[in-house]
Amino acid sequence: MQSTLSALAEPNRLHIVELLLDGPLPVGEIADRLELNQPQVSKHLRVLTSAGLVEVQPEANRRIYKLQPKPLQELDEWLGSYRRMWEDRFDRLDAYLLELQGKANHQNASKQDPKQP
Amino acid sequence: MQSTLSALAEPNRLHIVELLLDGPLPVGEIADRLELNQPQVSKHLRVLTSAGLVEVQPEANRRIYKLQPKPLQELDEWLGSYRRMWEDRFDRLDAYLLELQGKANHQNASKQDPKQP
DNA sequence: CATCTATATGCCTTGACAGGCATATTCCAA
DNA sequence: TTGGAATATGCCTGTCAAGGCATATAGATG
Repeated sequence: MQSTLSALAEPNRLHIVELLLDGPLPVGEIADRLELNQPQVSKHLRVLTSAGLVEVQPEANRRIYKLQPKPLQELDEWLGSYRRMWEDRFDRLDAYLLELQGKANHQNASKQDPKQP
Repeated sequence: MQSTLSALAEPNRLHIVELLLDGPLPVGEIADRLELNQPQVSKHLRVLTSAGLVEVQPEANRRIYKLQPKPLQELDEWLGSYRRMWEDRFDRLDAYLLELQGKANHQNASKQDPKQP
């Protein structure tokens, strides 16, 4: 989860992942399409590998990398577990004020855009 | 998207976001619960703010931060647009070989675990 | 105004990381 | 075996970001 996010935080790595969504590719192809130097691609692929995001498959001379669904699925599930919250809306300021203090001093904090007035 | 990932890549910031999923909180509370120094929390919140992940709402002396659903939704959609792919499976090595070369020299690259032989 | 609280900012240091480049390694072919 | 293609690794450098700390700022209150 954390490692997944760190891995994807790097722009070029995100590009690599997006590229691999279309199917497995060897290192050279990736470097070619993204206009990166081969060594950097190898390094990025190492990070992605230790994050479990890709898997290598030797094919003769080349090493073909393919995406690994698990980490993306987990990220998806993480988001999914809170999906309903933002569909609802979680800017319930009152909730905090009530929960934190219990006092009744939360004087109408609805400066938001109330969808249903 | 990219900024969302970078923002969440930092462990403490991810914690802050997870914390705010339960509702808005003032800076001090966040620092308190996560056992972080207040200045660092303010800095993290600034990053989260410029990533659009949180929004501040001044309440008297304090500044209450609340989550902003949009970036998380976008991340969710990004994953969602590929969700079916990993449900299917995208380790179609043949696809690459055919697509890239068109040549007939892809000699039975199925070293994978063929689910349906 | 004096002061206290809550928060933001600035400065500094340190560590991590990405890119560039040379080189090692692996595999294939002749 | 020699050579060449594909890839990984090691070294170096520069940059950037995070933490620690002191301090500035804003609002409340007496």
